[in-house]
Order: sequence, then structure tokens, then C-alpha cells
Amino acid sequence: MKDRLFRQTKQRKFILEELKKLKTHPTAEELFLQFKKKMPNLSFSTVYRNLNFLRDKGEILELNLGKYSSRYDADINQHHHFFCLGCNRIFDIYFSSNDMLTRHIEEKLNFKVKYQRRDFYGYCKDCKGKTRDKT
Amino acid sequence: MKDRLFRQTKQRKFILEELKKLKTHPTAEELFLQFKKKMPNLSFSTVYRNLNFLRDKGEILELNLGKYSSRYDADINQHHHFFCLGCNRIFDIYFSSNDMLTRHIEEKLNFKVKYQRRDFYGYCKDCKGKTRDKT
DNA sequence: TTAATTGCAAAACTTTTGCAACGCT
DNA sequence: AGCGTTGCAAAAGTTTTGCAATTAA
Repeated sequence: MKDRLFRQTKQRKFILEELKKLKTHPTAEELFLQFKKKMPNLSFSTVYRNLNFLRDKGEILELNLGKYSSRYDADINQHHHFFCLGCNRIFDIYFSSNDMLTRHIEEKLNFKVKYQRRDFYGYCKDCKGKTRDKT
Repeated sequence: MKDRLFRQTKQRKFILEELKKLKTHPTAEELFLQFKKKMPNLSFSTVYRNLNFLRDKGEILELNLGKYSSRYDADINQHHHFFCLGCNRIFDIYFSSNDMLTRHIEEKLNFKVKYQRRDFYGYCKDCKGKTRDKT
């Protein structure tokens, strides 16, 4: 297997820097539209290719929540997400992990857990009162 | 808001019954191909429409793991999933929930958790030895 | 009878890819 | 110079939709 050289292009650098500024977990399209303002001839495929590249290198996270567009997060500290069904915002959930279940999977089932995702869906503080959904 | 009548068609009944027999978390396409053997003029859109219908009614789960095809699960008992990065199989993980984190989100953040997903990715017992990935 | 549902085909939407030109190293 | 990367357009893959015909209630 041959060593591959990776180049630091201005597009790649720009994409990572801008994503790091955002706490909103944007889609590729949202990023593209926003980036285009500062870098007018940036193309959609370059955005996708770099998001995939950065995800593969572990520099960003790709969150595929729904069937449609993935969302991206440049915060790679271990954390979970809360999706508000009311306003569609995504909240970061930081946690201290004392994790029985992971231990169970590794020790009892003899699997190896490489990573995990835990997604919560519900109503945030702001939306809780506004919904008719009282279940 | 008007009451809507839902009909029990033979396609809908068939789709739910067949999915219940499967423990393999198939995609819509896999289901369609398999169903077509027993119901030759079933159409792809009927499969999709009924999977969406059953999901909205809470009778099945739609698991959207990757960017691509959703997978479906007729086991609606609360459980998690383990995705084997080696063989791509999906294992059901049943758990007893004594859940600090959910409680934290509901009590400290004052959010309402409606449902949650926890997905594990790693190597199952069979694949653990075969991979070069020793991290 | 009538409105929900089906089957078919086309459309919609997200993401990837082929290719020539460009630009890091 | 060499080859990774870009921009553009076209393609690929998944899911939804419009519509006339069918069928459950």
C-alpha cells in the first residue's frame, strides 16, 4: 500500500475553519450556500468531497439523522445530540460516562465497540409548552 | 381536523406480517424484492408508502443508519442496535434501563425526551479476530 | 358509493463521479 | 514535474409524488 500525500488547499482549509465556527450542525447544502458568499466559485462537489475527507480523517462528525441530508459537526469531543421535534434545532449533550451498557456489550457479548451514537428526540424547554403532544 | 379512515389492504397486511417474520433489519429494496416473489404485481411505491404508514402509526421502526437506505424493524420493543463494521449485520441489544442521562436531560435541562436511539458500531464476536483494526 | 390505496412512471432530492483544468508540494 | 484537488455537469441511488384505475368499508 502506497503512501498518499494530502494537500492543504485553500478550499479545504476554509471549509474546516468555517465549520468550526458553527454550532448549528448544518447540512452540506447550508454550508455550501453560506460558503459561497465568501468564496464565490466554490463548488458543491468540493464541499461534499472535503466534508467526506475531513470525516474520514476524524476531524469532523457526520450526523445522519433522517433519511435526508446529513448534518456536520466540527466538535469531535465525545458528546450526544438532542433533536428538538418542535424547532428542529440540535442541542449538544455532554455527559460523564459510567457506562454499564457498553461494558455489557464488550464483556458479556464479547464484541468490540469502536464508537457509538446516542440520539434523543423530544421537545426542548422552549417548545415543551407549545406542543399539544402531552404524552 | 377531520377523522381519516384507514383501510386494511392485502398489501399492507402482507407487508407487516412478512416484516414481522424477519430479524434481519432489511432495506426497503430488500423487502420489495422478497415480497415480489409472493405478490408479483406489488409495486415499489406501495412498499414505501406502507412502510412510512406503519412507521407513522408506530407499528414498525425505521432505522436510518447511513446516508443510504433506511432499514426497517418490526420489533418495536425498546431496544438498541449494534452495527458490525465487519459483516454489516445488525444485532439487537436489549437493555435494562436505569438511565441517568435521560433523567438529566429531563430534570436538569427541562426538556421532554420522547424517544431515543443508541447505536453501537464495532466488531462482533465473529469479526473481532479477523480485523487488522486493533485500536 | 366514495375515498383510501394501488401500480406505474416520472420527479425530487441528496450525494457521488468522470474529466479536463488547476495548483500544492 | 507529478499528482491531488477543483469546478462543472452528468450520473447514481433512494424516496416521494401525480394520476388514473382499483378496491375496502
